[in-house]
Amino acid sequence: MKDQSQKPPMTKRVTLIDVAKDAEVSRATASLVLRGSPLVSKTTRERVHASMKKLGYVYNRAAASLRAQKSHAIGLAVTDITNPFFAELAISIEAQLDELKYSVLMMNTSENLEKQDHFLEAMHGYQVDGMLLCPAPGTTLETIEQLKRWHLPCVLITRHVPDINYDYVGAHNISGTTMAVNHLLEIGHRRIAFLGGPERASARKERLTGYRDTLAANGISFDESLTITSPVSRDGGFEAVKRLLKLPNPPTAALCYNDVVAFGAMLGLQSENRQPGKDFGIIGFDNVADAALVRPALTTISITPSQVGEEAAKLLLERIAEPQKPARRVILKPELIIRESCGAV
Amino acid sequence: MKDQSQKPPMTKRVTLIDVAKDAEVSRATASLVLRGSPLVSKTTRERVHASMKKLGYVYNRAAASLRAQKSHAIGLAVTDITNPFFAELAISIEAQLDELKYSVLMMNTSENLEKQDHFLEAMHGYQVDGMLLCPAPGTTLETIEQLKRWHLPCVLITRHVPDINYDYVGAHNISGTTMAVNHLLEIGHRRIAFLGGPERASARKERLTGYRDTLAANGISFDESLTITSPVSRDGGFEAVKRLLKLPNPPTAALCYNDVVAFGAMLGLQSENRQPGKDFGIIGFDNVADAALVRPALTTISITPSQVGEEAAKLLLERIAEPQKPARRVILKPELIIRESCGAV
DNA sequence: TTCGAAATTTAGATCGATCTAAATTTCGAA
DNA sequence: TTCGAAATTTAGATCGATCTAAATTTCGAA
Repeated sequence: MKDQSQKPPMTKRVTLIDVAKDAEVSRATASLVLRGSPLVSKTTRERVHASMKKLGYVYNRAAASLRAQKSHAIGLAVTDITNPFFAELAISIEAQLDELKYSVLMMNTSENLEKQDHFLEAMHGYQVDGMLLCPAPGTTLETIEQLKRWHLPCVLITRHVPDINYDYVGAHNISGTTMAVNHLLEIGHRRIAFLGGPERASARKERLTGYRDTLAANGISFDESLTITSPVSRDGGFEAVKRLLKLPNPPTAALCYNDVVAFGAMLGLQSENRQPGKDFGIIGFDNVADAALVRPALTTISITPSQVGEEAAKLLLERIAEPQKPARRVILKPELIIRESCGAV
Repeated sequence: MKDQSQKPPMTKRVTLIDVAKDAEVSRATASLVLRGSPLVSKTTRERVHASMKKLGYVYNRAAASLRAQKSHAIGLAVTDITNPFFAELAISIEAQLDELKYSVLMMNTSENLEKQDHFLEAMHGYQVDGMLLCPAPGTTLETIEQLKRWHLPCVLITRHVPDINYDYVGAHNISGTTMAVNHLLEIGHRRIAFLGGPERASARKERLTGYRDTLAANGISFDESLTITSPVSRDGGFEAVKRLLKLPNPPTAALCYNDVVAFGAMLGLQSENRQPGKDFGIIGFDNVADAALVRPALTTISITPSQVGEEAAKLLLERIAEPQKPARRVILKPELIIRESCGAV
């Protein structure tokens, strides 16, 4: 049993100079080996690698970042890591970038603009090579201008910022909610609510547009009282659906901002002795892993998080490679996954 | 509408030298202001702050880390960010350390030793001031010795590493499962399974010990077939409970490795037309937010993630401040939260 | 006014890598 | 053997902050 309190011998950090000395080459050559340069000969490379291993050398990223003005690190800011959509997205992004030897520095902004600004500044301070950002509601042009001034490549994910042409990866939200509403109409619903989400998020606005337009296209007039906002959480959905049920003329189905809100809404219905899929139709958005597992299984609009992650990582790497390329928007086609929560089986 | 492709004016990064010049002080003084040193006079401080703001100065952490040999950053490695327990833990740790102006660099190891080693090395390379690590199963003394050689302070969370006296924050797992088994015995169960989790994780071993010992203390002989491992996921719990039901003499209740596995187990029961809380008792471990929301609500052993996070952050800061202090283990007392999934209401 | 202590500011070295531009070595063709 | 091009290696400057040790300024007491 070893004790942490034992004073370890105060060894100095092993630097590239030590490695170079041991391998009898210059510091410059050792550095080239480190970076896998094809310039050095095979024998030299092997000698240096042997010395690195022998001395227990560890790369000092701070020093390298300082000199090279880049870090081989990518910042990732999501709004809520407890939402499985973002957790799955984060894992996929990490897996992508890991293979290319990028480190991913992840942060949770809790939909908070101040935390987001603070994080962006920290990331710039760490010299990250790029950012993947799901902007908190209220993020403005000014934030984006700041990133440009810093020459910090950035790709927006799942939400964008108004009035700007900027790299973005997200779902085609309008067509998603269009499919959802059409499905609800087909199985006979006429009073359909739009439930939850933060008012200012671009994704919500788009989803709402699809909802309103499809209702209109089917001759159903828009009822303001059927559109309510909520925190993006189960609790949020839980409370929101209860408010809907208290209306004088309550809806018979709800299109939810996303799956997490939909899960909460189903629990809210059950707590009022209503059965989702029988007495009330619920559709989610995202298709997180739990959507298939929950009972009744959730009918939802699928936007595969890993696909969003893949496209976002790809686009960011392109942007890093060519900062002057015109901005690109990658819009992924969503899919309607019919399960049990609408009663359409 | 601005276009990202417009070439921005190639401005050079603003450094402390620029700030110092503008404020008509030395670089050293500007640096002291940056760090909020009480040495500088109020008027100087204000002048420097004004210049920083005017020029849009951003701190270069790479440079600072290099010189100061520390980074004011903390690494956090969890095994699975899609597990709400870890997501909640991560948020609480971030909140704690954010207030003290530490940046948290988070990573997901996916229970993978190689990824974990790679992350630890990267964190050392970033000069993080400390690590919070939930070790992947199979982590050995060697990894810990490495951290010591690097003089990298570290606190283990929720799982520890065998044969070592090292900083650790976790729950008293044995008393947790003891309470759980006692509860199941009280409401009449005699055949109780232990369901799921990775075989080598220390937390699982301890939970299993509490389970076996309590059965023994109550004169119930241990049945090997009632203890099964599984991936730590809903799917894992789903499949595992189905295996249990297929036994010639199946159990009437299961103590699950954690809440996520328990959620899966409940879904598995439902898919076999068994009602958790009526036909079969289920107890979880963790008390994540969903435990109260799911139907039937999950009876579980509560270890509040935010409390674990708080203690872990506190202990790590102590360790950073006094590297030679003897190792400390913080063991949090769990609590039995009785809800519906055991049928005891 | 003078002087010593306290308060404030600073010059120059330094952290550990990479970059640039040039030097040295190797090698094949004549 | 000689020579020029290609391959390989290197010296020295540099990134942008903080550290050390010392210099300068301020200020109150005698």
